[in-house]
Amino acid sequence: MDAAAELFTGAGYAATTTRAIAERAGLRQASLYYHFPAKEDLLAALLAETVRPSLDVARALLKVDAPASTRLWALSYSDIHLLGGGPHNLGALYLLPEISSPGLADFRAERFELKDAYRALIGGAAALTDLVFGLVESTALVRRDTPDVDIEAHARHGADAVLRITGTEPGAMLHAAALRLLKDS
Amino acid sequence: MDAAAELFTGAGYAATTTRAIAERAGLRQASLYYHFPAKEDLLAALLAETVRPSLDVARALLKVDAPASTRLWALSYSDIHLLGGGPHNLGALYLLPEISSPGLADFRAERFELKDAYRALIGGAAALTDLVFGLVESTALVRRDTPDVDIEAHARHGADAVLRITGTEPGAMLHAAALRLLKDS
DNA sequence: ATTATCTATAGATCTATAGATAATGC
DNA sequence: ATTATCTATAGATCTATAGATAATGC
Repeated sequence: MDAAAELFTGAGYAATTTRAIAERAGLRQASLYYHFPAKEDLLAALLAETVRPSLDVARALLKVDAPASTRLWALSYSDIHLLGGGPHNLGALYLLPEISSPGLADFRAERFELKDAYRALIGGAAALTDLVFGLVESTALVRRDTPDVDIEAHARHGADAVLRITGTEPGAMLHAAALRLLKDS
Repeated sequence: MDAAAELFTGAGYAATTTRAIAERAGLRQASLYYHFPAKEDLLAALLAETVRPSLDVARALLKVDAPASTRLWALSYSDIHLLGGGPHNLGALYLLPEISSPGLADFRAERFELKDAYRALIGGAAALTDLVFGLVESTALVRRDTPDVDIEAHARHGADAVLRITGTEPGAMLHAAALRLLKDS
């Protein structure tokens, strides 16, 4: 899966051969099929592994008692870290055209649940939700342009930008409260 | 090229066969090679056709005498329209992993010139530029989620969001001035 | 002579399956 | 008996080229 993450995020799904994945994992091409019934199941597994942690944070933040703006900052900050903070620019998986494939409906459902969490914290405005969610997911584009981007700084600036879009100016108190929420859950 | 735009934006580059493009265009597969030396040149032509109009607007706005915030609103609004307003979600081309291919260096250079225009209007802040540029390019993700999105509304909200990110609250006067700039150039 | 198409195909893959093999566990 | 690998390959493409053909223009 690590090999597949590297290749799918770098070259895309269709352009990555099962042979290339197997080689990087130190296996023969056919041996992949002992672990995954088909190539698409590899992508499905990676997508699930990527969206789950985001969804866990979102569900926890929806239950906690704190101002919506603080929770929105926390969710955005956390998501940008999860999408762009690992060794593999996993956010790039969300940009793949194959995301629309029928076999990946489970992932799409989880991603929409995540988007619904944003919508709830934003207050129901669909247009703002699209912009905010787009900004968070565009992390993958930023990292594609700037592989060495400082993700911690980008996550803070990104979460600040999300709040400004929704009409709140984030201050040091809000930052501290949001980071505390994330640490406690 | 229309057939290729439809298929590349919907299914991606690698997953689209030259046969599918030709069929949709009412040709035989081999006849494509009379018009384009290779499959990649089709993508290169589409990318050039997509980024050029954005770049034309950006260059014009850099020369015009108006407040930077007004020009930034105009550029964002115009780009969102150009990326998402046509029949084919052309912005999705920018999300393709093949963008990194050596053969598409010309496109990447033009896209970076566009990004530089944003940076100039934003005042040189690299972190803000990444966020703003990401927000504009995420138009393709919005339209993938919501094919019937009202692009005019999204462009206005998107350009408003860009200004808020950079610390300016856009009002009716700024909107009017920005739209006038676009009409005059 | 040039333009724009076509048929046919070379040559190179690519995914997935069949069946063998070796190591480990009951 | 189960687990995890391997070799070999079927069957289906896919891109690009070679060379023929018909229509149009000089």
